[in-house]
Amino acid sequence: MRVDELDAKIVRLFTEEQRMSVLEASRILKVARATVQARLDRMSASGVIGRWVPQPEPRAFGFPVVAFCFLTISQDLGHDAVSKALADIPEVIEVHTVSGDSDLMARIAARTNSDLQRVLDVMMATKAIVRSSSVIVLNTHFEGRTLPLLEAAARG
Amino acid sequence: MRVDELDAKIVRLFTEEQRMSVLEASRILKVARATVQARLDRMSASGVIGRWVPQPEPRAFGFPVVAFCFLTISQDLGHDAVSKALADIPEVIEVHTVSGDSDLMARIAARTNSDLQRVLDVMMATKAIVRSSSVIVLNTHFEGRTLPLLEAAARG
DNA sequence: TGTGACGCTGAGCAGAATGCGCAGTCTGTT
DNA sequence: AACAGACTGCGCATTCTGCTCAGCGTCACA
Repeated sequence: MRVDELDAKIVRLFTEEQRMSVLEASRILKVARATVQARLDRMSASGVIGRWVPQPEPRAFGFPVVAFCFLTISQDLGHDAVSKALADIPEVIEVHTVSGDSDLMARIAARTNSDLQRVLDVMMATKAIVRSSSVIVLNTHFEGRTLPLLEAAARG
Repeated sequence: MRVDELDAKIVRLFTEEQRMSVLEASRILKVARATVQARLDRMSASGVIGRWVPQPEPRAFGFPVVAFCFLTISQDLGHDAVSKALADIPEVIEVHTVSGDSDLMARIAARTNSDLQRVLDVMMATKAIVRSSSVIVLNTHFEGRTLPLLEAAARG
């Protein structure tokens, strides 16, 4: 979908002030309320705005450790079957099929470094994974920063 | 913060039905409206609920390509300085300092594979990065799936 | 056993926002 | 010139929110 600057301004408003109402946004942007509604509906329908939900932050409820694991899977199982098996493990936050030496990449949350070891063992116990190698996150500078990209897309 | 099952149910409700109102949630869960309000306030204040905002999805507005880049930085610059430089590039969605062979890991969005090359060139042009190696995402099975972990934490 | 802190409840009320519909206007395209 | 699409400004009934209050059960601690 093509987005314009008004779309980006609307998203920015609702991002910076989560208590924002549609009416208030229309006053700030000096457009009709129906316009803001229509833009939001359009962006939701087209998927430009995906999740607008309370995002639980693992680090805030006891899971401060994050790691990315590169997984090599059993050749007799497909990627989808493996990702379904991984989906049963709550500590697995994110799974991609990737290019390169590994087959899958998973983002893992854990309580401690040794708890991370336990989660890795649980993954290996599914018999779906042949080999894994992990990269531990030492510091997160930023994440989920998609608004600047939306604004860039709106400008050009 | 310690979360209980009611907290998890509240988050699940608002996740599954984004039009959910606090009043409606209190009716479904058969608790007082003030209780739902208090739980939401408590989870927001403690950071368990971080972002509750419209999350732009790059793939929906022209950036379907995702890659993870492992970066080696110039020794004379700190990680923070480099991440600040990267923050000026809208295609950079996420930056972590990581363990292992590389210094930083960045998540990049791009319009096409060759556009990804352009973004990598922009990153190299900052002179902050000595070397980069990329992993391209071929398929995303799921991401941002933190609710199961919250529910696991609520159970015990 | 007494006391207080804490959380949940049910209720009420004024103000605000929402969902919905409608007619008019503007703009770019065919 | 006609048309579709988007924006506007308006109104209305309904719903939700923010705020307050007193009452009640539970738990920890003195």
